[in-house]
Amino acid sequence: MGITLRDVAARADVSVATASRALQKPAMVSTATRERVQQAVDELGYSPNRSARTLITGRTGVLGVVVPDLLNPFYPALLKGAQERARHHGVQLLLADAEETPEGELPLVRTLAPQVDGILLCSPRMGAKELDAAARLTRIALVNRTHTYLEAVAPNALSGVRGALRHLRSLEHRRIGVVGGPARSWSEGRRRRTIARAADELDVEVVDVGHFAPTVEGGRAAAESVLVLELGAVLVYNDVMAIGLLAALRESGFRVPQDISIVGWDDIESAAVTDPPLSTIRVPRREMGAAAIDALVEDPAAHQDGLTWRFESAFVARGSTGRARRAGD
Amino acid sequence: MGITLRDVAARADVSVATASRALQKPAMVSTATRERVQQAVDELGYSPNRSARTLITGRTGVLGVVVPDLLNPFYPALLKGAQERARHHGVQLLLADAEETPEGELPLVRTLAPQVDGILLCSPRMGAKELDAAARLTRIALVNRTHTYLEAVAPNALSGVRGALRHLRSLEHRRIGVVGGPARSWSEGRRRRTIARAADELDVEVVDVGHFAPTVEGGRAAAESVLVLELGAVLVYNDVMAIGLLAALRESGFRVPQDISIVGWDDIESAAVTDPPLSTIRVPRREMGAAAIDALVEDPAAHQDGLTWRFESAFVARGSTGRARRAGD
DNA sequence: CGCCATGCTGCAAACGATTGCACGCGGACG
DNA sequence: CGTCCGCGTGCAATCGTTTGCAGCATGGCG
Repeated sequence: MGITLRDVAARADVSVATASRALQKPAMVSTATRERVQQAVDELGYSPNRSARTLITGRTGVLGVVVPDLLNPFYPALLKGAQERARHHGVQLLLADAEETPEGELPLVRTLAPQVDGILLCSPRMGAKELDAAARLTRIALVNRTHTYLEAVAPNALSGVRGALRHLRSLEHRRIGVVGGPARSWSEGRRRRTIARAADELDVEVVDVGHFAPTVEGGRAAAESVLVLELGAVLVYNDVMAIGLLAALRESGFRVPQDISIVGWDDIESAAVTDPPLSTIRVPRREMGAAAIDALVEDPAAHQDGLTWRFESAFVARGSTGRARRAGD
Repeated sequence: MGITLRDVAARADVSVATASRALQKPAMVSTATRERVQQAVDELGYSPNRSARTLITGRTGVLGVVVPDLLNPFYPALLKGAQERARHHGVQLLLADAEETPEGELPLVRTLAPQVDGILLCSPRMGAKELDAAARLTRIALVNRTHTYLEAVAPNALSGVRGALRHLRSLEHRRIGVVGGPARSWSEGRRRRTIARAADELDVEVVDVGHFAPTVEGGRAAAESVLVLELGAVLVYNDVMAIGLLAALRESGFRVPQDISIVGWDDIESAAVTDPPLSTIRVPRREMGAAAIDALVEDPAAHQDGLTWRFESAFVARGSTGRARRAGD
């Protein structure tokens, strides 16, 4: 790793300054010089020391990504999209797991901020005040969340919910249970409102099943309420919970979709391979990850308005939804 | 971000050198000075500019992690473990996805190398020559793979395989199909050998079902051969494939475990929530990720011998394995 | 033929931290 | 009381790159 610009300059018989310019601002040097420098670079296998450049320019060429929990199956696809896009932009990704502690998020941003050009906050649990603080430290983009002046990438749930409800209605369901996620979660609130709106449009009744942990266990826990309420169809906060619910219902001797129809949310990978495969509302996670990186890389001039990028979600009909046992259920 | 060591030094009324020492080598300064500097740091909210330090010391405080595919459910848990450990060591993680292209791995290492203190290569597809080249660029640790002089973290498959075969034998299975992964994969070879050895010990017959893609589709594709060979029990290269196989068998009207027993491998999260839940050989991915980071952070003096850290795998009995229809199947 | 604009190039000063070296001061010891 | 030792501190060089400024040609134009 000992080859510096000095060496290159010496070999090309120019000054360090010229060598630097030949590489950074090719237009500023003559063609002949540029070629000589380039040749020296190739021969020596020179690669610039990023820290030195960063020290001057203040840009690190690295973006941070904070996810609440790497084990949450929602994030891998998002990371994949982000990573592809980052590579495309010639930028690296610094990964951090907030370990589901909302109080931990801001400190995390604090340590990350000096080392990156911007941070992607995925479904941050932190409050508005903390977001403000974060934004003061570095450029921020949000996923699955909006905040007045910050750039954000979020799904447009309406299309998907509409599709799901329409589908259920066509199967004679009129009374649809909603299994909620954590009560205080930002997306829970949003999703509820969207469901209410779509249900209103489509004239179906929404029954609140309650709030549950966004885990397989949480889904299992919802089973009892679902049965007590004698629901024929439920829309679940996310696929992981839907999978838990599916398992619990099966264990209680209920058949899906013959007895109960289940619609999940997110379309995580395993939703397609459950038995029956899960009907769900697909959220384009990969595209969202990619868009978020674009937002961070782009000229901060557009930062002004704090654009929100909306991604259409769509209902995906699979095997977990079927005709209501009693019409109107 | 404008606060430099200079400012701190000025406020504490010491030289920059002393300020630096107060923070880096506390033993070198008097208690009074150290406290004054610390106070200045706190009041100003100073945080050191890493690039400047890196420029001098050559250490970036960042480790690279290269995974073949972020969407492969094997890796999230591994990343989680790595990330936890990295944070514990005060080190950051640079994430890179090789996008399943073996030729892409070395270039990736090349771009990563100058920016990191070491790289974690997860299940690298590259050959021995490329690994040598990589090792020349930076410190390397391997996961799921060994290479003479490199530090590596790999599962000890024997215990798990032994458990699985013993379990199957206790259910009267004597003839066990092995659904293989990609023929040229390093771990495929290893797993095959381990299976052969354990089968030998336990006196069960191993039937080769062939090689398939390590995906749900690959697992589905294996179904036909499994049926043709009239197998009563199969051990599958990984859980993802096992899930595919499970689905395909079900669709063909076969019941698991009544007709066929299936054992997966890895114990990914979704293995526990299939129907029936998948019996599998657990690989401690999180611990492996953590150990790999430890290996990279530790004093490179131990680098000499290229230690391999073995992690015990263990068979996990769930619902996909049952008594053989005909004893000896 | 002279002047000026223009295009390349080099000098040298940054950037913010770390670290070898030297200096001064005090106490301990002879 | 003199010498020496050692601790704590500051000076200044250094890491590798970028960049403002100035200098030097060269070529075009009047």
